[in-house]
Amino acid sequence: MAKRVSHRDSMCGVARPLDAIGDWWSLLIVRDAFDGLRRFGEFQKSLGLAKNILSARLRNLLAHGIMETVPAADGSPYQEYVLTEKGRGLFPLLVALRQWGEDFFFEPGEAHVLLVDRKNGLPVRRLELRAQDGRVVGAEDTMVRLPSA
Amino acid sequence: MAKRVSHRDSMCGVARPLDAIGDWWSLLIVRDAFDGLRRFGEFQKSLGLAKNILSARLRNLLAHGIMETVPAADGSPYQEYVLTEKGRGLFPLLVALRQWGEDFFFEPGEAHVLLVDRKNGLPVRRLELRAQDGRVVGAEDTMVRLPSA
DNA sequence: CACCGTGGTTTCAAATTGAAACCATGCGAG
DNA sequence: CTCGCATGGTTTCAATTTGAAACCACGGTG
Repeated sequence: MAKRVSHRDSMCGVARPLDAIGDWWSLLIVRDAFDGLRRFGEFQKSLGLAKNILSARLRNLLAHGIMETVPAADGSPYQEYVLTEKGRGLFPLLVALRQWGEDFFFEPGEAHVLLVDRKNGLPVRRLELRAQDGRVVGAEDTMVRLPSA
Repeated sequence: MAKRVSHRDSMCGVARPLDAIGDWWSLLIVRDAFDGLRRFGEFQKSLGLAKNILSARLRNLLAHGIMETVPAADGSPYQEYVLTEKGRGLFPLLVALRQWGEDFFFEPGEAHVLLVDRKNGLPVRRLELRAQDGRVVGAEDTMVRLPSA
């Protein structure tokens, strides 16, 4: 699972997280976890994937500290899978993915779920990247740089 | 490539884009494209992946309208691969991924590249999701809802 | 005790991946 | 013209991964 290494020795800041998530199934599991799913069976029913695959993905998410098992919530003798701090850190990424999907994968007028503010039910704003001075910046306004100083 | 369908008939707003990107290699290609790479050989050298795989991924990105080929920039008789509008729409996602990586995949003090403002070289801010009223909201402050009205 | 729900692991065929060899095309030099 | 070579792929084939289905374990419950 951890093989893809850019030809330059250490993996860059984008490749390293990608390697940790593993594959798209993992991200869908994380999304379901944000939606409150916790049990093996819940994930399996929601995603409709084979149990062995789900098992492997959960193992990988545990190994990378993205999820963790907690002993039980109700009395049942099973464990539950919940997001760690690191896992919850994926929220902006999921939002970015969802907003990209809204922009380019639905016909105008086609119904799709919205991410809304719990407080008042209004849709959230779009993610915007801002510079230190508050300007909204796009890809063409930025570059990557070594830490330098 | 387009097989993963959540057991409910139509793919949700997260799964559909995931399916389009295909796999992590595709996202790394897109990142390199943001960095200005355009030629088959440039991508191959940068990513160090097999040529057949790169070929397949580029085909997939073209098929999904994330990249397109343009006849040539310099005089060379080859084509170049550039991001479409849809492809450029992935910028926030890449930023989210990079920031997550910065947060959880580097030892404090470990050197890593920074995304900086071209204008003044200062690092960009963190992505923040805001509600209509401007409050910064996290996962626990939001929910998904059908379009309803 | 038999039986069921939950949460997995094992088995095995099919699909995908990836390294390496091969092919095609358009130059530029001799 | 022809040779060599750089670029941009495709083909081939072994190895890995995927995924469906069968199986297993274990704790209640009747």
